[in-house]
Amino acid sequence: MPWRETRDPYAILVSEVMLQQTTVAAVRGYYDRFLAQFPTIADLANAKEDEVLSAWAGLGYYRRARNLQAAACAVMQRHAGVFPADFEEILMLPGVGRYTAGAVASSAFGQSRPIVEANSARVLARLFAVKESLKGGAGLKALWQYSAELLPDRNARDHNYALMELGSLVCTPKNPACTECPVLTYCEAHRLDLVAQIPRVEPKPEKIARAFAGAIVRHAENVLIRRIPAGEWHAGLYEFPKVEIEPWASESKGQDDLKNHISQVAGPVSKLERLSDIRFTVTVHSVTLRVFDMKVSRRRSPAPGYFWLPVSEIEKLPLGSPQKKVLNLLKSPPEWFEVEP
DNA sequence: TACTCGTGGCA
DNA sequence: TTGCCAAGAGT
Repeated sequence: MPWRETRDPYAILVSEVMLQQTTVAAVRGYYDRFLAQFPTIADLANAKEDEVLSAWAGLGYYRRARNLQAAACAVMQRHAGVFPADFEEILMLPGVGRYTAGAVASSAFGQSRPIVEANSARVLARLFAVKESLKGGAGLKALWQYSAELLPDRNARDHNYALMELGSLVCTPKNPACTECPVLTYCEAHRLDLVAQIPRVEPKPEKIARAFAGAIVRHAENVLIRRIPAGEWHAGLYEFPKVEIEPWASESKGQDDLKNHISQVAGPVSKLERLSDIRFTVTVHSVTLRVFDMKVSRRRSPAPGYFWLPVSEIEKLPLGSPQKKVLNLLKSPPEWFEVEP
């Protein structure tokens, strides 16, 4: 992993933020590119937000990207551009919590600071037979306690990496390789035959079905786009216009709602093609996006928040994963249906 | 404390 | 197809 080959606290911070709730495989494709585009903390601090979001597009949890840039700005302002080595100062940076601060302090600066994240949490919970939920409260508090107690006075970097590696490769969520575990003889969960019950899994909230109808709206060589405002999903990114419809709405109802919306926002719809459905999830929502291809006959200046953009420039915008899929639909040539005025 | 915020791979 | 899961933090 490239982020283990450096001691640059900035590069390590970038990797740690990218890895929050994200798999190593997903981060691999972003880390090198991000650092090539923003090699130093000053480069990131001085970049435009859209550039940062574009570099992040597809990784998810986009607040991380904005917080990371805010952290870079904080280092420039509060620490004159020099990454702070003090744990408390690292912890004060935007988007940096207890785990990330500990990871940067131990792996960049070699300080003895404990970490608790998904892998080490599972290892510690089994090692000490923590039966409570690990999501918060007494269970989580115990994990931090154990992590601190196990921490050596030196080589904390290697120790913390090893803890994570053990959880990642041996002490896995399902079917852990206990026979290959180097600390099997210390494992309370194994001794009590509770490995399968620890860590405790909480019931997940039920998924909520939601549906949208969205359109690629064309006029000449331009396409209608909007920047997603704060408070909505994928805030800060860009998207094709859409309306929310009832998940059980009929095909024609959703189409009419969307057509009305487009005609208000951009101009009268003259031609239309039904493309396909894109399904994705946002936290507890499972979403269906019905995609249409539309043409407007007259082009008004669009409603606030919307703008026309040449088709060729869409890929430069920061797009979330669903919108990238919509963009893929655009590549097949349309088969238009005339629309009644 | 509980909820929000994305995505892709895999069983 | 569906659910689970991942190097969490902010509110």
